[in-house]
Amino acid sequence: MAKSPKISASHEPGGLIVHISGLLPSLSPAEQRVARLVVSDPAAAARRTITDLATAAETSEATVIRFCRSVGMDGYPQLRIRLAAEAARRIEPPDARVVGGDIPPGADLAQIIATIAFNDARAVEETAEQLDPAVCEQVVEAIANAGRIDIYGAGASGFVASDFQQKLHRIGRIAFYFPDVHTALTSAALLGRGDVAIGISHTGTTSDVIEVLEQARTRGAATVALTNFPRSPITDVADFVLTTAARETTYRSGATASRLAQLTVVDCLFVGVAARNRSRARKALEATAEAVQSHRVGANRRRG
Amino acid sequence: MAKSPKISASHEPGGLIVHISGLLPSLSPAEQRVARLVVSDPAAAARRTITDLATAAETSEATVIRFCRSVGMDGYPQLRIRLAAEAARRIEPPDARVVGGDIPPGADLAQIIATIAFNDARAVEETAEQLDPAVCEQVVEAIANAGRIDIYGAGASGFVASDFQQKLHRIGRIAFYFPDVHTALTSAALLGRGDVAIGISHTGTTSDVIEVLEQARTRGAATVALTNFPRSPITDVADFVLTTAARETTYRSGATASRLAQLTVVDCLFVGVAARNRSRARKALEATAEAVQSHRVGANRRRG
DNA sequence: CGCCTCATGAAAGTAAGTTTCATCCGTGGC
DNA sequence: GCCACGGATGAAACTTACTTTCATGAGGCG
Repeated sequence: MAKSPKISASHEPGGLIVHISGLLPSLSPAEQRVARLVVSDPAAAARRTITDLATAAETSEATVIRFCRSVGMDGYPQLRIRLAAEAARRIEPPDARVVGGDIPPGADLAQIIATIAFNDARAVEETAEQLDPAVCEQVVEAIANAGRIDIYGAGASGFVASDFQQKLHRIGRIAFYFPDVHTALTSAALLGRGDVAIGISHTGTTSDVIEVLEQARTRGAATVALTNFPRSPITDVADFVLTTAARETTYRSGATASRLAQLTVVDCLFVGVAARNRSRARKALEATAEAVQSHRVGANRRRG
Repeated sequence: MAKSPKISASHEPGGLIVHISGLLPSLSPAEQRVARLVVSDPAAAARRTITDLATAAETSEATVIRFCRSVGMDGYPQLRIRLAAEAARRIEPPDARVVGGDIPPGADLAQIIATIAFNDARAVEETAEQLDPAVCEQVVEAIANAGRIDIYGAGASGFVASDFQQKLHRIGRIAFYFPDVHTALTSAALLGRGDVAIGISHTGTTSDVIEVLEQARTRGAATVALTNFPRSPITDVADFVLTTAARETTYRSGATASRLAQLTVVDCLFVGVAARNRSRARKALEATAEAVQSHRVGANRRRG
């Protein structure tokens, strides 16, 4: 599978803002300043003239235009009306919950909970919105017909990879996950046409995962990348790119929102694969559920 | 200053389109042509340039400007963005999402994605809503002051337990997770007063986890249960009970929604603990982030 | 050390939006 | 019938906004 045209979920139907935040790291510094202004207050940006916005971002109009092109717009006017539309669509986020923001220092636990839940739920929703069903379909297709499926992920993304592996395994697909790079490389080297390799990396820059995915691609396997950043290095070695839409706050480097987003995507793929053969999948699920039954104690009951 | 309710009838309350239709009869013929175009398809009008619109209405740009002023706008750009916003707002969400329901047999992937995301997001939100901040506070307190923290979970909940362990570890807390029951039991036996044991089980019936938690309790550790069912067996051996609010659909026995809910709770606890000592936690997070830096390849960049 | 690439803003150029003003047309008074 | 009069209208001048081009300088690479 040489230089096949990459299929990526780059259409941004789910939300322009989301789309922009995803592209943010791939923009030049000056463009990033513009992007941040736009993302932080789309409605205000829509009202501004290009000169105004350029001044506010401490840059030139030219850079603003470049930014427009970078995010897929024709020019500033188009960005403007899209922004206005976007801003109108999203209902004003209630009070204390700082969207995508950090937790304020004096926050009490109730506030913390509200903020986290809001952002987490948001990440899930926005991820689903910007997910391209067509690309998912192709990935599902590939997984459903794969001889073997290898799933790679390091650190936090490793949990997701492992989760995916377990899910696929439960419905009878032959899937593997490797916590260790060397084992993963060895496995990737054994892949071939008709197999599928899935690399998960939030940042899209985890060299281990990229390396293994590249190896898999060389061997002829179909490669899938799951990342938050549509222009990150991992996308270079992937035939299919699926993106999440999580914006992490500094304080939550545990990166739960991105994890949830990833799990959601995994779940969609899983259900998609399972739906291909409902009865067989259901039977497999039931069988595995029964297997752990002996490890369960009596069901829920009322308490005295 | 009293609440002087500002009543401005000329502030097109119900919507710009409605407002324009109301004014329509009072407009001059040429302006009416413009108005009709705008009203019949606001979104399209928003996309057009003033010259374009003027031509379509068989009139001059000047008249379009006059029309803008007639309906209370400053000029054409303002009308344009207002129109875009208006158009965006009236788009009804397609809504094939079955609340808490199963995926219909004939569903296409787009539907599947919408349904899953909706339910996942819902689980997160509802979990946060029913979470008791007071209990969380106590748990956070216990974790923050614990000599040692043991986290137990089997199967799917094991991922969450492991995730929690890793999170706490990253901010310098001494936390352990054991994939194996026997090791877990051994560890629990070594717990004592001032230590914390956390058991995670979606169903609340996983005997392994219950058993270990019970052991920990006997040894004097504070025990915490995280489950979806407030009256399940695991709550009998827990000093503190935290519940998730996920309703799984049959077909998704992979149980992603419950996983997401659990992760959200874990995240709340984590942030709560981290917030107790912001600077130290932040420093620890930065240190751990740096540690994996060498495993990242060059940042995102622009593509040709 | 020199070459190259890329990011950037100044300035020139183009298009969009706005104003001005002459014209047109219907109305009503003389 | 003829002539003000006033509103409606579009051509054109004008202004502002947007876009392109290009020179510069920083940073990376051989």
